[in-house]
Amino acid sequence: MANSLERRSGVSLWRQIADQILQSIAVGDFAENAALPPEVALAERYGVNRHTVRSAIAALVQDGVLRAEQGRGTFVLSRKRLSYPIGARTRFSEGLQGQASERRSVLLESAVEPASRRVAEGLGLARGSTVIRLETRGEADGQPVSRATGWFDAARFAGIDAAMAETGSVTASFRRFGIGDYLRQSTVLSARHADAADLADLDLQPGAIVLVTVAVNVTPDGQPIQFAETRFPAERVELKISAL
Amino acid sequence: MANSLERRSGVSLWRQIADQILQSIAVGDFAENAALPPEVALAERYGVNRHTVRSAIAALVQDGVLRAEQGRGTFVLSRKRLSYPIGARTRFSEGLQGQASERRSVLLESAVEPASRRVAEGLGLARGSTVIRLETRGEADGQPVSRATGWFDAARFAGIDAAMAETGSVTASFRRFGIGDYLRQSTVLSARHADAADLADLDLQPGAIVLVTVAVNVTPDGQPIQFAETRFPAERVELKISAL
DNA sequence: GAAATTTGTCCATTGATATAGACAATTATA
DNA sequence: TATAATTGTCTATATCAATGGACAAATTTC
Repeated sequence: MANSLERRSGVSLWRQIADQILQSIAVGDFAENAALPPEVALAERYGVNRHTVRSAIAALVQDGVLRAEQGRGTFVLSRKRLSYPIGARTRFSEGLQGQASERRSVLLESAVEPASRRVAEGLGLARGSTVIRLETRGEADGQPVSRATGWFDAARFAGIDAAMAETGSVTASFRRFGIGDYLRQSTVLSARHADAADLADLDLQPGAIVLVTVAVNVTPDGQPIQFAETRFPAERVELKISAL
Repeated sequence: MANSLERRSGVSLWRQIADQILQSIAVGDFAENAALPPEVALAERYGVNRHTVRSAIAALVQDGVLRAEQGRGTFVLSRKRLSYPIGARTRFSEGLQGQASERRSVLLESAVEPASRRVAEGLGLARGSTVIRLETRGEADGQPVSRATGWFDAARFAGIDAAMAETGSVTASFRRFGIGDYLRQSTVLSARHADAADLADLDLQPGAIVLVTVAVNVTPDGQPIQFAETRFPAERVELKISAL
């Protein structure tokens, strides 16, 4: 199971090693609060120079995942990844219950704009219809765990931006428009490297991976009410697809 | 929407640009069969030297995504990503119907071994029970699109390796053991950089990203019968979480 | 207190990455 | 046919990434 590395790949060895250490922590190979194997041992395991391992560790220390103590060793700080549920009734705040003591959704920005083709199709609107775009960030225990862009039909949901700003909850905002329940119709999932915006929004180190979901929420009778793209930091979040 | 880049990130600029070009193709910003913007324009857009863009393009040409023609331009070859459905009745071959003319599942390796803690928990077996492990690769139109490791209770499914080798289908193999229908109980999703094994198995370029699902299949009355980890190349596959 | 273990800091060298500029080769266009 | 646009190749230089070695500093162990 000792995953090997790829040279001249465009991804530096120290970053690949940092990724593998993160993976080992997530899987449980490196236990929380325990010491990592010493640098020389890791260097041998990965078949690289000790300095290269040190670069990987330095990045993870910078990232708050590890703590190095001279003479003693290097220790695992990080908690496990959050498991974010995806199902018919996916809601941000409920999903993380029990996994994080404090969680909230912050409205970063809102705008009114014409719908792109993609958004119009998702919401079942005519191309060029006016939509409201909301940019939000989800946080759990003060750490960003999601970054969403949501679109709503401006004709039907005028003022939803204010409602979101006030309540901080999509569910609560929908309630003001007479929508007591809604369902997730579809979710399409992909993954890519974080771009500069992701890095800033999610407080990630360069080179990180983000999970991307594109989803449509509908009323119980099937009317699309929200089209959303959400980015999750793969190192902090996994998605649990629950029975729908 | 011009995503910027991160320097000294451990991920080289040419690879970040290659990723973004792939993304642009997938999203439809760069249409199929159309010419990419010229190298100088791309260099300006990304704020890098023309040679850096050329490195990115060279990698994608090598990868069969682009074709460069001197004097004419650089053209998009690649088809869209496959959309792989995940739902209660996820089956490999059915899911890709209509998206690929030829699809199959190849048995790479099988083994009988004691269950790890993770596998035993997933299958509801005692720690150390004997399980059969099957390593398979899914292919669509000759290109690898998935790489799965599946575990089965050896006591109940003795000989399933032979059945898989013969039929090439999990569904057909289950039928031989009297299981006409089965459901997906849970799916946990994450993403990471491809390791050396992924690169070889999925025919990827170093630095690629893989989507990872960990799933449990159960009989209609809820008995776990299969525990599986599947890796998908994120550049070729997206996962569509479907309603049931 | 001495020895062993482990992280931290130097120096030097090599190869990959990125920038810069110039010009050749090929194709499309006026 | 000349000109422009575009990809291909070459040289040179600076920085990052990775290796190798030596030794210092802090901690634990004997």
